[in-house]
Amino acid sequence: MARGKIQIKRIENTTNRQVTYSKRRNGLFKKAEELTVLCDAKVSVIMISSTQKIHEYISPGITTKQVVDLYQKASNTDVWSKQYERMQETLRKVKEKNKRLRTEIRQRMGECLNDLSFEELRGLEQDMDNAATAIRARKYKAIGSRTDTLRKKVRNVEEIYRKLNQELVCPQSNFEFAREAREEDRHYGLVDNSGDYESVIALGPRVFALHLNPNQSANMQSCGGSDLTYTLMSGN
Amino acid sequence: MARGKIQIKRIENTTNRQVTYSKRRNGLFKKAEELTVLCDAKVSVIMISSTQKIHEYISPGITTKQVVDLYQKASNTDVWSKQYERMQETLRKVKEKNKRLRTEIRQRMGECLNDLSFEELRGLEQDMDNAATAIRARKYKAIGSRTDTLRKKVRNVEEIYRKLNQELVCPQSNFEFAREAREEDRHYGLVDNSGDYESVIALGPRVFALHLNPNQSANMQSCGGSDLTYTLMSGN
DNA sequence: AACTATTTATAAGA
DNA sequence: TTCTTATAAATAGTT
Repeated sequence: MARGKIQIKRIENTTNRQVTYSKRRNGLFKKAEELTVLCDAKVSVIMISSTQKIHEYISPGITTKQVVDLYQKASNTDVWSKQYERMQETLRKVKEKNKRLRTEIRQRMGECLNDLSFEELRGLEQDMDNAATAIRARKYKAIGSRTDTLRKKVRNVEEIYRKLNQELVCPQSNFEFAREAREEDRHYGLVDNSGDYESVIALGPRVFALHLNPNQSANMQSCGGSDLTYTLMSGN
Repeated sequence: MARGKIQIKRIENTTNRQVTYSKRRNGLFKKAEELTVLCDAKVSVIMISSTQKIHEYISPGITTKQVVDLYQKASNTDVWSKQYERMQETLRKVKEKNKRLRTEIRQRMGECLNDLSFEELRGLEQDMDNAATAIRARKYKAIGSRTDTLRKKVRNVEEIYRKLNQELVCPQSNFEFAREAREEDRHYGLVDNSGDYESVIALGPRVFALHLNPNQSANMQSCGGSDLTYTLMSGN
């Protein structure tokens, strides 16, 4: 536009093209800025040169994201907002499913039963009974292994007591005993709560009263077999 | 830039501002197009006027989405992908919660109990018992209202039978009866399954055996009070 | 990057 | 809005 008119077509000379790009880019950004100020508009310009460099102008007081979001909202032919919407829809559905699952759990806890039909109630009751049976069985198994462990602990403590007693009578008893005992303790998880030794031993050499879960008995009124307080007699 | 120099500051006159916006917008788009052609560049211009109208220029051979994607990739200080990521994180969390809820339901159905501690099993069993109690109570209430309805149906059918019988003996019986009966039928939902009339009446005028849910008895082995077969004697 | 002849954009008016 | 036109601004080619 100066020193001679030019054709608006690709500039083949690379250097020339890059110089023109630089000059006109500045010109465009200046125009964008003027438009912003004069007309109280918001302008976003993003430019990618033939060498893949990216330059940007954005009006003060707004972000490119905001401009593009607004642009998207305005133009519905947009793959992108579609994807965004799809994602929001997915989120909505998953949340909805979540809500239904919570309701189901509440129903399985005996709440919110009013909306259920007689048949649904019957199925639920059936589920409860089956589940209770399974849970009870599993609980007994748990009691079993816990009892076994405790029995072993008891036996171990008894052994300790026996050896201590023996040592009291004949002090030349071998000192290997100490290491063995510690190892067994570790095995049964006794090392950290050594208070157990004392409380158990305090009852005497042959009787060990182990009260499982002292706060349990209060909530066990329903099905026989749950309300258990164990008193273990040492097996030896 | 013509007929007098102007200050680059907001044009206060609205009309003037809009005219200038329109002119300069075209100028900017023209410059963008020239830059695109001359320099083999890609340009995206998005413009929001002070009246919130949106205008756009995009170089041929590319989409605004692509330009913005490239822009984003280039600028790591990107609020947008952050937002996207946050949304994906939310989705992930909700799905995770969903999974946990499903597990809880399975546990409440007596499955997947192996990971539970003894205490958890005890709590679960307690829940089962409480829930079963609540469900059972609700079921009985449902049975109650169902029974009431059936009792009323029975009484209605009985009445029909009685009147038919009476009519058989003295045919001059008033024909108001038919309308009344139809109305009562509608009230108790009898109109659609008129088969009931026959099966019930076939048993005779005073005894009505109503077997609720014939496939129920099979799955009722656990808690007394569930395995019920009702034989209703007509109340009249 | 600076210069400048010339083209282009556009402010104001119609 | 569009056209006109005087003039400001942009810039192609040169240094």
